Parts: sequence; structure tokens; C-alpha cells
Amino acid sequence: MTPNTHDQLLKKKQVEQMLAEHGIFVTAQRRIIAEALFARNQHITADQLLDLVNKNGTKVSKATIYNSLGLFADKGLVREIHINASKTFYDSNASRHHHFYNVDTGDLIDMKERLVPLFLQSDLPDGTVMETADVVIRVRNQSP
Amino acid sequence: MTPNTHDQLLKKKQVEQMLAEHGIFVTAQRRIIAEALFARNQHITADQLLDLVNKNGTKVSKATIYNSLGLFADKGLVREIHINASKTFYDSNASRHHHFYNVDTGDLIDMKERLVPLFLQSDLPDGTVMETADVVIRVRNQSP
DNA sequence: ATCAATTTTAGAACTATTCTAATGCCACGA
DNA sequence: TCGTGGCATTAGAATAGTTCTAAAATTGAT
Ligand SMILES: [Mn+2]
Ligand SMILES: [Mn+2]
Ligand SMILES: [Zn+2]
Ligand SMILES: [Zn+2]
Repeated sequence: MTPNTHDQLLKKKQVEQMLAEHGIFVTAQRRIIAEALFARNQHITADQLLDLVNKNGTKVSKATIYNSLGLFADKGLVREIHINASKTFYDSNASRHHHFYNVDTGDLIDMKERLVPLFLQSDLPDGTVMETADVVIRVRNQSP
Repeated sequence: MTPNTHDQLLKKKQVEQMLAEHGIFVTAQRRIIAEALFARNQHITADQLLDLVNKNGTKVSKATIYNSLGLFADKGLVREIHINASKTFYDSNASRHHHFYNVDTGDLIDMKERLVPLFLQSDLPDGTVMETADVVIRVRNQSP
């Protein structure tokens, strides 16, 4: 019995294809990182991802984690979410959606699409085009 | 001729009143910091404010700048805006409004009120109440 | 095999922010 | 007026997320 099931092989193919389609040269480390990152929709920090990737014997350096996350973000595969000066999440779901952040629990929760604001291109500052719309609604637990 | 004009004295009074109304004990340093910060609507970083405050002979420590900004933010007098891991702005206008951030120029520009999204309390996660709605629309300069 | 270009890496460097612990300040009551 | 308690302020150290450096590894092309 090989360590790779059919499903895992499929997923590996999908991830490679995804990277290639976005003009990202596939390397061993990028494949490992992308497989861990895109295995599910998640909000993860750089060093949570480092731990996750290196949990199973593989060894990827911290620098490569940052390099790859930066590259993936540039190519539009992940979204950076800046909660505060020392908390940056990477969202493996880069499609248009926004978030609730619970300051009491630290939870970052996806917001339903229908709540997303609408912007008109013509309302942007002159000579600019929209890159991303970053929305974080901070909530706290109701007082008891 | 005294160094303080009538207008400046008025402004000083107003600032003290503002702090007191928000339950902030007025101290010499807090008054100096608040006068510089609330002199106009601005988006300013902690050490820009440190420079501004200490420009005219006064001497306030970096720790006090951070302590005061944190206190003012807790009391709802300023808004923190987290652009990225190493760029936090303090907005001296804490009223509800949002921002465009130009990644090419670094400009942070106020957004007109009518573009602000609407949220229904009932759409928040169960058991939570809204604290702030932080919206930053990132734009970049149109390609030439 | 050789080569140039790109990627990875360990660890150092950087830097915004927070922490520490000593000192200062001030109001109040004895 | 003096002493005490409680904050506030401070210099500088510590922290920690991120970026940088420069050397080694990998890659695909010739
Ligand atoms: Mn982390
Ligand atoms: Mn700064
Ligand atoms: Zn999300
Ligand atoms: Zn503003």
C-alpha cells in the first residue's frame, strides 16, 4: 500500500494545476505549502502554516513560507487580512468575501456575500483602480 | 504679546473638555498629545505624532505616546487603521467613515459616507455586538 | 556536463509595539 | 504640612512578526 491514496494524488494534481494556471513555477516546497494551505478554506498565520507543513516530517524553511505566501498573494491565490500590528491572517479562500473578527475570542469568521458593500468604480480616487476591498467588522461578546 | 492667542486658548479648553467628557484624566502629556492630534482631521502614525509633539521643545516619551493613543482608542476618541503588519494609522476623526488606501503612493484618503456598507445587527455572529466596521479599499494607480 | 537563472535556506537584521521597573506627580487625610 | 497610595511617565530592554543577506541547492536549457 503506497502512502498516497487516489484522492490525495488527485488533490496534488489540482494544486499543481492551480499554481501553473496562475503563472507560478511549481517547486517541491511550493507544492507542499500549497497542499497544506489549500486543503480547506482557512484563515491561517504564517507560522501556523509553518507548523502545519512541517508536522509530517517535511521540512520547509520559514523564509520559504513567507516567500510563497507573498507570491501566492501577488498572484491572487490568497488574501492577506491585517487584524492588527501583530496578527496577519492568510485566507486560502481568495474569492470576494469579508469577515467578522471577535476581539474577545480571536475568531475570524466569514461574512455572507449579501452583506458585502457595493462600490462604484467612478467613486474611486481619480486615476486609480480597485485592488481589494478589505472589510473587517470587529465584534465583541455581548456583556452577560 | 503672549504666545497663546485667544483661538489657541479656546482650542486647549475644548481638548480638555473632550478628554474629560470621555472619562480621561487630564494630564500635562495627554493635553499636549491631544492638542497635536486633534488639531485637525488626520491619519498619523505613532512616531509621526511623537515627532510632531516634540517638534516645539516639549518632551513626551514614546511610551506615553503609545499609552495615550491606546487610551484614546479605548475611549473611542481615535480609530486605529491597520494597513499592514508595519503600518498602523491613528485617525483623529473617529466618526463613522472609511478609507481608500493607495498602495502606490501610500495615501490614505477618506471615503464619502454614502459608500459605507450597511449591516444588520441580526447578521452578526450569535451573542456578539458590533464594535467597529473597518473598511479599507485598496487601490493602485492606473497603468499608463 | 555545463551554465545561468531561480529558489531555498539559516540565521541575522530590522522595527513597530509592548513590557519593565524605577521615578515622578498629585490629591487627600491625618 | 507631611506622608501615603495610586496613577502616570519614562528610558531602555525585550518581544515578535517580517524582511534581508549571502551562500548553497535546484532547475531547465544548451
Ligand atoms: Mn504567529
Ligand atoms: Mn512610523
Ligand atoms: Zn475568509
Ligand atoms: Zn479617516
